Amino acid sequence: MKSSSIPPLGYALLGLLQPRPSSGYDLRKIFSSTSMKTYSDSPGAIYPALRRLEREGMIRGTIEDGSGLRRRQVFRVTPKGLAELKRWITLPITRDDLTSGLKTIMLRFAFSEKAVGASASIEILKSMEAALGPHLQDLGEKLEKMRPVMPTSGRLALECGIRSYESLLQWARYAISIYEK
Amino acid sequence: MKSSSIPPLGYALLGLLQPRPSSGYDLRKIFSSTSMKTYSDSPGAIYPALRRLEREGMIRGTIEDGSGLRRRQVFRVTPKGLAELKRWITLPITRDDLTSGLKTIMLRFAFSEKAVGASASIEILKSMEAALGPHLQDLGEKLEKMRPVMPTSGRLALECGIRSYESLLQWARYAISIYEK
DNA sequence: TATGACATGTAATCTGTTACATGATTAG
DNA sequence: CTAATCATGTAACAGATTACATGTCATA
Repeated sequence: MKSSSIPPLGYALLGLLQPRPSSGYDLRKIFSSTSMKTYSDSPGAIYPALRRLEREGMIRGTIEDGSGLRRRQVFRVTPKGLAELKRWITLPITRDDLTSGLKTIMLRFAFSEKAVGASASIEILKSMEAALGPHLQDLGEKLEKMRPVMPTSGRLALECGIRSYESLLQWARYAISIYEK
Repeated sequence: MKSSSIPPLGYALLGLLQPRPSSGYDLRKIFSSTSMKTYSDSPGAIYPALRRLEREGMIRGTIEDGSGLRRRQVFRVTPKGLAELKRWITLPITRDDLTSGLKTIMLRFAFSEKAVGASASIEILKSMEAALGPHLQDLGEKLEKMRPVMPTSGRLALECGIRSYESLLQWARYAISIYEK
């Protein structure tokens, strides 16, 4: 019981399975046809990940019987899996979440409404807003401090980061306004 | 000679070593003190990566002699390593580069000026600008198509992506104007 | 002489990638 | 009958994380 930490791909699978039980093949198609292909669309990643989730009791696969088709295993999220998905989605947003790529945060947000409810989506947005303030502050200070010693391209790269966080902040506020309407 | 593909961490190391030969310890400090910590700041990643680069002839480590200090291996980029770094930096930007996270592109850009020259930085920016146009077009169309079937949080997540690419495009244009001044 | 910072590394484990293998069903 | 598509998997390998191990130097 020491290895209960689920990798990103695992959460992506859980989140997709929660509203709509699917086969590994279905999931692969979703990954490769959307911007979620960053979470690997290769069978060598998806099928083992599904088996791990099943072993941990997060999902359960049942072989679809009858229906002329070939064996096709459909996975469903178990109560335990749903609880874990909710726990992950409702985690507060930390500074680390911001620096270690926004993909994970956006994935949590994208799943939040169906898996937990609109209140959780708003919570994520407010938590993001709260974390972004000090983070932007820091980046601004770092820019000023490094400005003299950095080459132009390095400085511009930092400015790009700052802009992207600013745009994220604006989006978060816009999204909050949508939900509160 | 089939295994010459260098992972992101390897390029990050190459790019840092190119202007300033450093030890593994120095590199670790740079990673953990800057936003580059996304490329792992753990010794279990950095030291093996350095040895791989050395084995492939991209860098060469020399033990710093004398100077009271303890053995301290300083790595330098070899001509072969510099050539590979330049090749990687000057690769054209594809749509895939945009979807698979912008970290890699920004890393290439950040290193471009010192490793190749300002003309390469401009090339990257123009290449980005060119790739962003059709990509934004596609995302906009996908948004319209999916709008009716997506939950609010899913739609907002997509809008967040679109905004971030728009902000990137604005930044790229701003950066070009800086360079051409 | 004990502590902590410097500096480098190894081992176990986990996960993802690539490439290949398998078998059933459907279309031509 | 053959090829393509559906659907599921395996095996070999590379790379990252975590946690631990080692040894040096300064200083208190």
